[in-house]
Amino acid sequence: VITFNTLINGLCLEGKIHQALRFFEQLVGRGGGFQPDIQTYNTIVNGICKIGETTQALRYLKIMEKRGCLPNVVTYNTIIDSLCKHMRVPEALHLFRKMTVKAISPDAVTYNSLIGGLCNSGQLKQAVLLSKEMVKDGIMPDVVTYNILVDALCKEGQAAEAQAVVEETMAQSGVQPNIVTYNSLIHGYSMRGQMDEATEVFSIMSSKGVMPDVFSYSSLINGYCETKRIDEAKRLFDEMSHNGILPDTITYTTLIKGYCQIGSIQAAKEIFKRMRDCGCHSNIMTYSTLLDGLCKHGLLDEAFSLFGSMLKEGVEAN
RNA sequence: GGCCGUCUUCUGAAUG
Repeated sequence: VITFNTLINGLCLEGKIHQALRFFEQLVGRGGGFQPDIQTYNTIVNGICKIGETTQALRYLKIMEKRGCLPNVVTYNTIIDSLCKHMRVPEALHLFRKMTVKAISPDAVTYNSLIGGLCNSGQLKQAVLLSKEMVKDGIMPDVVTYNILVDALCKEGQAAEAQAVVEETMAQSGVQPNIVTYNSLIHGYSMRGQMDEATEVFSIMSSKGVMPDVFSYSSLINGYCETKRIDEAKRLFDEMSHNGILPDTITYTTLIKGYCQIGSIQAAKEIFKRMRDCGCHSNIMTYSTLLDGLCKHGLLDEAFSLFGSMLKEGVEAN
């Protein structure tokens, strides 16, 4: 069973959900005689959710019951999270109540998904309320819970408040911030152009033994680009490689945009070239960033020629 | 008795 689960999950991870489903049906169908276990079903349900067919995933709850494999907390969590990610929070809350009725206790993952869903639909207040409910329910908020709330505050432009949550509330609860926590703060400050504060968080994390990663650097670089301090951005870009952290597609795209914004199209093109040389793939965002830069500076011929290479590379226009 | 292999939640980039 584990072998098959691993195979099915492998297909799902590669985005080959339909292939995974076919494989699954073959195994279960006549002749297959394979008895899927709860994890097999959960993997399938997750695959279905990831292609946006959450409604079909909901049907699987019934199918599983009929086949004598009762959905567990992971099954519910998977679907609840998918509903939340597709802005169907009311339905998620409904399913949340339903699982309790079926005597399946929600866990931290359940609450975290719902809290995240509320945050993403602009209901931060409700999200905080739910995190208090969670405590009443005997489940302590974990680092993910805090990360969701911290990130939501940051995205609302309240990075300082978010940092206070980290330094006060989290500290009091004995929950250690992790790299995601720090990265959210760095991003929060960077997006407001508060680069001193962002840099401060960057040093705090290092001093606590949480080493900055490609997310940390990309956010900082983005902040410096937005504030037109391209030299600082470039310095960090060089520094990260030195520290053994490879810039990825997003990092390159960020820097390309930075150069475009200050009118250094030539430099932007050089970074784009360097990116290829380093074997880093450009995607639609990279191309549209550079295309935008070229167009805004009247270099339409070059833009069209770049567009042509993009199609040739198999990157689809949107 | 312990450990290892399969499922769910959090962070970065483009145009308008």
